[in-house]
Amino acid sequence: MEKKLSDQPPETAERPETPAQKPLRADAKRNRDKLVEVAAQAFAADGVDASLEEIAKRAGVGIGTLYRHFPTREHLVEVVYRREVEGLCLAADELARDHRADVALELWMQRFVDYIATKRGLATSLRILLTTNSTLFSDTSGRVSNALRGLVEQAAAAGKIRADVDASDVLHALGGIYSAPNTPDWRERSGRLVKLLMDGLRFGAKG
Amino acid sequence: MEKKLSDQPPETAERPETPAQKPLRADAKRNRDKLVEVAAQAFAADGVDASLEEIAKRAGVGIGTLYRHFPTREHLVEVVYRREVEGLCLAADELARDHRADVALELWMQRFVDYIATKRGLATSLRILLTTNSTLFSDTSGRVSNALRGLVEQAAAAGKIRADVDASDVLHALGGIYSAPNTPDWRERSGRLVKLLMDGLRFGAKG
DNA sequence: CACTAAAGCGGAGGCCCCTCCGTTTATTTA
DNA sequence: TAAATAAACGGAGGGGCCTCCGCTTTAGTG
Repeated sequence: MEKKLSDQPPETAERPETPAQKPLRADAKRNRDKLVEVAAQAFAADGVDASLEEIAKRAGVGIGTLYRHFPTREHLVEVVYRREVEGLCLAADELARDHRADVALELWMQRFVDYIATKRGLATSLRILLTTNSTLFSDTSGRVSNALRGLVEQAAAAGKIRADVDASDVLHALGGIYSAPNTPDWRERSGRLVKLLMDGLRFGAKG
Repeated sequence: MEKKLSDQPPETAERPETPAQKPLRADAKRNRDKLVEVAAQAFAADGVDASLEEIAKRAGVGIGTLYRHFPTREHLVEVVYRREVEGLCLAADELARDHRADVALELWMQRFVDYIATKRGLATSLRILLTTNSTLFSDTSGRVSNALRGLVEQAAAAGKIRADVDASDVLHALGGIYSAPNTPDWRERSGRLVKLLMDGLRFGAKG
């Protein structure tokens, strides 16, 4: 269960998204990226207890390499989680660029469902991380709601959805996804919830 | 680190202090008691990460036996913790019987310092247990403060301490112990705090 | 007592964690 | 391009976790 109190939890972990700091050697960066990639899959599939040795093997590196990059399981979890959030926020911009505003919003919400799904996989570790490392929470929740706000405002401005809602209402509605029971058909249910929500948002739009 | 979500945490753990339920076979009870005893020492000494195999060995049983009695580390921690609380409350009655009221109070507070000390050892696991298993918290904190209330009221009634304090004030003052830094001289400091507090309580008593 | 079913025991075995350090490789310098 | 060197690699090894199941002990019963 829990680890010794003495070891330093990832409080002051390296900010994974500022590539400056110390330009990793090419091979190191390659391995590190591959590890995070594989870990993301593994955590999503098997929960946070996925075997680190297995992850190292699948990434084609030795277990020692994994531990050099990520001294504790929590470090790895944190990096994977931040990457997930990053991806989600990035997707908001991309979708906004490539689709009509309301479609972008809908697609993003579907993506959000995926995000919550992985978050569930990470649940236990995240609960600990979020209480230990308070910046992580404020950081990420702020970013996500910003991304959503952007999409909602664009769609409203374009007249594709009604104008009398704001982002926090939508986020609140999405909360239903979060608290829904963990049944096998959870994903489908959530998909339908998003569609329903979009219908509600489109209803009475001027465009 | 964290365990699978699927396994049943000690939510509905057996109430360790109701010896009914299913009278264990004599040897089983012997082993179980010994395990708890040894575990209490081990957790206090090494923290919750103490080796379960080591505990089993020191209790003179096989690791299988330990796991049969306590399917997870948390089960064992919970039982040890409850036992600690039990002991503390029992001590209140015993001390009250064997000593003058104010002395009993002082001795009990010293004992409370020990209790907090072990609680610190168990800190990480306890934090998880207390959030997971909400009855544990209300249960134990209520019991402890009751025990203290009894002692304070008796001492006040006997005129050995001033009458204008109540138990919750004293508990509040003891809170200083809890939040004091984890330095090596913590125990001595806490001992002095208790003495100081007693002086304060005795000052102006009528007897 | 002697017998027997049920309860309890215990440790081998499989898996995982994490550290340590000799070997390999990317980059820099000449 | 070749040598030098700092960085990175990887896996063996020691230890802990937990399960599984054949063996032992206990508590009844005749």
